[in-house]
Amino acid sequence: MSISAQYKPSHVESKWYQYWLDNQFFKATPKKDKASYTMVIPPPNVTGVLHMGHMLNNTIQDILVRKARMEGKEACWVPGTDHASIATEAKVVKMLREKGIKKSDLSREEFLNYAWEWKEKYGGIILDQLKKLGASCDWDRTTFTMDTHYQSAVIKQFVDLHKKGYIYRGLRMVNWDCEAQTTISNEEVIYNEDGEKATLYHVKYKIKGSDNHVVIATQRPETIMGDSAVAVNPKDERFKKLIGKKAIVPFVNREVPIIGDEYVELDFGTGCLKVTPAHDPNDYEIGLRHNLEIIDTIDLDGRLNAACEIERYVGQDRFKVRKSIVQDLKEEGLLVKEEEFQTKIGRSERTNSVVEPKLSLQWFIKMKELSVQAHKAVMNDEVALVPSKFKNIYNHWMENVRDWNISRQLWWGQQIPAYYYGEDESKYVVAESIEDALNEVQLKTGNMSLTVADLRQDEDVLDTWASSNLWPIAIFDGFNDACFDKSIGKINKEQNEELDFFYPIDTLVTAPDILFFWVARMVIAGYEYLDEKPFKSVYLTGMVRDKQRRKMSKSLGNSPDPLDLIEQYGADAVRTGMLFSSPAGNDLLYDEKLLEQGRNFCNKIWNAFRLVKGWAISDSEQPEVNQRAVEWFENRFNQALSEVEDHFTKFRISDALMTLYKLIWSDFCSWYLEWIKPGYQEPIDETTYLATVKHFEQILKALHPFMPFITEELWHELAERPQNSALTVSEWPAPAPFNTEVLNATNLLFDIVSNVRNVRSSKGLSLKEPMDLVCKAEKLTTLIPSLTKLANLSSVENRGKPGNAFSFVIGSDEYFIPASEHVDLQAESKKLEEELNRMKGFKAGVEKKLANTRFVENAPEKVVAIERQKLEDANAKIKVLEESLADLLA
RNA sequence: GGGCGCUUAGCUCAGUUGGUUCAGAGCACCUCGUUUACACCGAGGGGGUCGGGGGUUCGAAUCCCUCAGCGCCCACCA
Repeated sequence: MSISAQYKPSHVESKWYQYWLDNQFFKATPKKDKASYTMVIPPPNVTGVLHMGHMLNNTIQDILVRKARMEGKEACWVPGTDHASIATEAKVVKMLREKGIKKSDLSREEFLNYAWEWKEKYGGIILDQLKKLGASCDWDRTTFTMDTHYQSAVIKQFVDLHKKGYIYRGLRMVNWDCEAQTTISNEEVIYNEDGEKATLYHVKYKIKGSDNHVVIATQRPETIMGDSAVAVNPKDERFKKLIGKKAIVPFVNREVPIIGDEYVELDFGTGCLKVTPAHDPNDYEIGLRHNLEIIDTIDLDGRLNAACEIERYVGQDRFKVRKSIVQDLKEEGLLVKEEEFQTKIGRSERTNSVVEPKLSLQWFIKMKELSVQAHKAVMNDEVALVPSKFKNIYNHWMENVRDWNISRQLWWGQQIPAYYYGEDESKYVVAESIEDALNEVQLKTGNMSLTVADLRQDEDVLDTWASSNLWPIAIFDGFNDACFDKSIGKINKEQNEELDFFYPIDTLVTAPDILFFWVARMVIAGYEYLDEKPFKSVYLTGMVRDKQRRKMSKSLGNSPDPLDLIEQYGADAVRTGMLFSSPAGNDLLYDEKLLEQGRNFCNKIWNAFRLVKGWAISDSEQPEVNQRAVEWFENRFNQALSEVEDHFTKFRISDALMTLYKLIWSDFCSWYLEWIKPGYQEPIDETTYLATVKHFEQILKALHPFMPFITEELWHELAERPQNSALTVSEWPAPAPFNTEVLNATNLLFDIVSNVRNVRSSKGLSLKEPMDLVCKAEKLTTLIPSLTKLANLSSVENRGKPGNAFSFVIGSDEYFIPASEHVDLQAESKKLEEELNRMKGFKAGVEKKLANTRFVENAPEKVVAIERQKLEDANAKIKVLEESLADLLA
C-alpha cells in the first residue's frame, strides 16, 4: 500500500497513449445521430522537428478537441504535413551538397528521387513527436500535401482558376531570391524592423554637349550599367530645364534621356534619379511610362553578366561589384558624396539573402475579385478571428490585396500544369494531364499528328500556399470526381459524405504570422469552391518567446527541445506550464519555472489521490460536518465549471485552466479535503467517501483536456472500471446550478477560520493547541462543528466579551479568542484604532457622496441604495470597534 | 510614410455596458511550521495615487484629448 509520494509521468504516459490508440478512441467517422467537431492541424513542414510554437499550438488544439469529444461530439482532428517546397528543397540541396552532389548536375527526376527519399526518412518525425505531447489526432487521416489525391486537387484548382480567368502568366517585377534561385511572393519578403544602414552614393553623370553634369543619388551603384534614363521631377525648378537633354552613363558611356516623372521626390537624395528598369520595381514602372530600354545586367545567381559591358565586373557578385565600382567612381572623380541613411532592405524569409527585384515571366492569381466573399466573411464575423484585433489587420490586407505570384523556380512541389507547344513559351494550354493537354492542343491547332513528345510542361512548381490553401477541403478528398463539378468549378458537398459531415472546420488554431499566407487563402478557397466558410473561428495564438521577449531561435540557442522537457517534467506538466502564461492572443514568455509549476500541480493532484485512496471506510453515519463539506464542494464545483465554460466560449483557455487550478489546489485540497479528513488512522464514513470519489471524478473530467495522462491514470486507479473504458471518452460534467447561499455561508466560515489562523500566526500560538472562540454563536449554529474542526477550536460560545482576549471583526460582528496570558493591550488597541480610523475615513467618503445632492439626484436608485447600505454597515462596524476599544481600555 | 494595438503589484496578466470596500489572480517575495497526502508542502503576510498631463461626469483603471514609451501589420522614397 505504498504509493510514491511523487507522480512519475514517464511510464504512465506511454501506457495510456497506446491504450487510447488500441481502442481507437481518436477515430472519427460520419455519424447520423451526432454532431461533428472538426479540427485540422496546421500542417508543419514535412521534415521539420517539433519546436515550442508547435507545442503551444497543438496543446490548445488538443484541449479543444478532447473537450468536444467528451461532450459527445464526433471529434475529428486531422493531422498531416506540408511539403513546404522552398524550405524542404533547400534542405535537400544542402544535404546533397554535403554529399558532394550539386543540384545542377542532377536531372529533375534524380533530384526528386533524393527528395522523396529524404521525406520518407524524416517525414514522420514531427507527427511522432506530437504523440508524446498527447495529441488526440485521428492518425489514420494523416495527410501530406503531395499525396496523390492532394496533388490532384491542387492541379484541379489550378486548371479551374485558369479556366475562370483568375490565373494568368505575365512579365512582372518579382522578388528574386538569389540563393534559393527562385521567386518569392511579397509575403515572403521580410524587412528588418528597425531598418538597416545603407549608403547613398551621389554620382556625377555628364550632360551631353556641355561641361555640366547632373548628380544622382543611388543605393545600388552596381546597377549603373543597366541605366536607361535619368529622371527628375518635372515640377523641380532646379532641374526641369534638363528634361529632354541626354546624360552619359559612367563607364559604359551610354547616352540616356533625362526625363521628367512625378515619381521622383524633390527632397530626397539629390532630386535626380537614375532609372534602371531591369532592377527596380519603380524604375520598371517609369520605364514603361517612358518606353525605356530594359538592360538586365544581373544573373539569377546575383552575379553581373555580359550585358554590363565592363569586363572586370562580369561574373562578380553584385555586392562585390558595388565595392569595386565605388572605388572606380572615386578614382574617376565621379563620386561626389557618400551619405549614410536608414532604409528597409527586403530579405528572403527563407535564406535571408537580399531580395533582387527581377523582371521575369511568372504565373499569377488575380486576387481582388476572387477574395470578395472571403473579405466580407471576416468583416461580418461569419468567420470569427480571435482575438478580434486581427480583423483590422485582415481588412487592411484584403483592401490592398495584390496579385499573387504562385510560380516557384523549384522542383519539389506541384509542377505547374501548363504545357507549351511550339518554339517559345507563347503558346500553351493548361490541363490536368499531358494527355488532356495533347487533346486540347490538337483541337486548338487542328494538327492531329502532334504527340505528347511535342509538348513541354512548365518547369516551375507552385508556391506551397497554393496547395495548402485547400487543406480543409482536400483532407476530405473534396476534389474527387464524384463531388467536384469541373464544368462550374464547384464542389457539391452532398456527394461526399466526409466533407458533408466534417466541413466546415470548427476552430482553426494557428499563429498570426501566417494569417495571409494561409488563413486568408483558405477562406478564399472555401467560398470559391463550396460557397461556404472553411472554419467557424480562427484562434490566433501568440508567439513563443523567451523570458527576455526574444523570439525562440536556433541561432540564439534559447529554444529548448520540447521532447527533453516532456522527458524531464512530463507531458501534462509541459502542457499546463505553457498555458499558465498564455492568455489569448498574447505572446507566451517561456520560462522553465512555469513547467515546474505544472509539475507541482501534477504532484498536488497525485497526492490528493494518495490521501483519498489511503482512507479506510467505515459504515458509520455521515457526520454533519462532512455533509456540509460535500454539499459545499458540489456547489463550488458547479460554480467553477460554469466559469470554465464561459472561458471556453471566449477561447480563454489559459483562464479556464487557472480556474480549475484554483478549484483543485485551493478549494478541493486546502479546504474540502481538510474539512472531511478523518483523524489519524481513523476511517471515513462511506457516504462521504463515495461523494468524495465522485467529486474527484468530476475534477478529473474537467481537467482531462488539459492534462490527459495523469487524469486518465487516476480515473482508473480511483475505482474499478469496465474493460476498455476510458476517461478520454467519458462524459463531460453537465452544467448544473449552484446555490449561492451555501457558497456565501461557507465563505463566512472560511473567513472566520482564516482570521483565527491569522491570530495564531501573528501571536505565535501553535496550530496544534485547541482554543476557544467567543462570538455571537447563535448566528453560526450550523457552521460551528465545521468551524471547530477547521480552526481547531475547543469551543464556540457566546459568553460575553472576555477581558483578556485577541479579537477580530468580520462584517459588524466581533470575535474573541480568550488568551490565557499576557495580551499586549496596547498592541490590540492600536490595531483596533487603525481599523477604526480606516472605517471612519471610509464612512466620511460615503457621507460626502450622499450629501452631494447631484449624486443623489442623478445616480440610479440602485447605486444610491448601495451607498446608504455602505453607510449603515460602516456605522455598525464603527460602533462595535468603539465599544471594544472602550472595553479594552477600561 | 500609413494603419492598428498596448502601458494596472517585482514578473506575466484579469478587470464585460463608467457605480457593490474594484484595485484583483498566478508566480515571485517575507514570516512561521520536520502536523499522521504532498517541502514539487502547509498557514499567514507585505506590495500598485491603474504610463504623464488635461478634460467629460454626481462618479473614471474604464469615455475623450494630448504627451511619452513599447509592440505589430502594411507600404515602391532611389
